[in-house]
Amino acid sequence: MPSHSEVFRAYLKRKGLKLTLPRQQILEAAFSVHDHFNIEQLYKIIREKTNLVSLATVYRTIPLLIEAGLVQQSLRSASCDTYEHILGHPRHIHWICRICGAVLESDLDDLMPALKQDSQRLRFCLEEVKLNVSGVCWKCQQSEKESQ
Amino acid sequence: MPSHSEVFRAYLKRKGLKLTLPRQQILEAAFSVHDHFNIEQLYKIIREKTNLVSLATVYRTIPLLIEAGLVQQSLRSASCDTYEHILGHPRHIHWICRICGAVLESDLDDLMPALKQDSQRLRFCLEEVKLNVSGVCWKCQQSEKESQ
DNA sequence: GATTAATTGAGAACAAATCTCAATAGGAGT
DNA sequence: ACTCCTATTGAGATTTGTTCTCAATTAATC
Repeated sequence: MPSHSEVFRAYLKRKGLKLTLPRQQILEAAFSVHDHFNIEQLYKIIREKTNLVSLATVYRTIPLLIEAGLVQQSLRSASCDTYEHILGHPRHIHWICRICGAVLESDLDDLMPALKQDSQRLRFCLEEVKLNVSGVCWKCQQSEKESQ
Repeated sequence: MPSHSEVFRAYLKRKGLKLTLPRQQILEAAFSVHDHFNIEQLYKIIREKTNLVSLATVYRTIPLLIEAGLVQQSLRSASCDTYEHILGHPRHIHWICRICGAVLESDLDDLMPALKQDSQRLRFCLEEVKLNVSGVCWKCQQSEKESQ
């Protein structure tokens, strides 16, 4: 399996774009976080190591990482977009607790057969599935019961 | 089945909130559109009929409609949130064409058994499912073929 | 090393959403 | 119907996330 930097390098080459230091640093930062992140958080992480990358460049680079298949736009939170890296992670379902905001994940595999059937019926070329379930997580169900 | 204004009235009463003219007009506008809409569009629709409602009030009222179960946050488009009303519409899957932006819809029913199982395993109280599939619609697949 | 075009940083600009606060209007009780 | 209390409103200022601008820089190619 090619590493994320190899994938990125190949993508840039294919597009005639340059592999710059800021882009490398943004990529590394994105893969150093094993969780959802937003631009501001990513910017902070980069800042802690070097101060060579501007916020504008982070914003400019994220779409490249998405195009390269390295990062995907993820949950929509209240005020800003969040992302997560993909390579090696199978696509999944997000279970978002509306009380504490916790995010659980589960596999998408069980649903794919039914989805594939639908896509054939609609003659729709399925590329990406984003499935978010909201509700209440176990912990919050417990504390709700206690407080009553 | 209770009408949307009855549902809203009951919700407001339960919460000790007031049923004001602006709120009624916003509700009516939301149910006059049979499609996705964003705040700006809703505001325009209201403006065409009366000029009694301010943009700030539209922003303030949408969360109430969501809490009341009358409206749900829907697709995330590039630049701003969109919503759609729910009452009478079964929950569905959105198939979003990344080329022309068309949105097809299909039923969620086939997927629910598998989802319910997952939710039990995770002990997660499932309240709402939002499933967006992106890819390419039939029309755009055709025009892609032609242009090659 | 020279050339060329892509890329960058810094701050300005923009747009969506939220906040502020004085004026207004539901609606519960009389 | 009238009063009182509190929620609500409008209008514009403010905040926040994102994009744009442009001169200076840098990666890649020869």
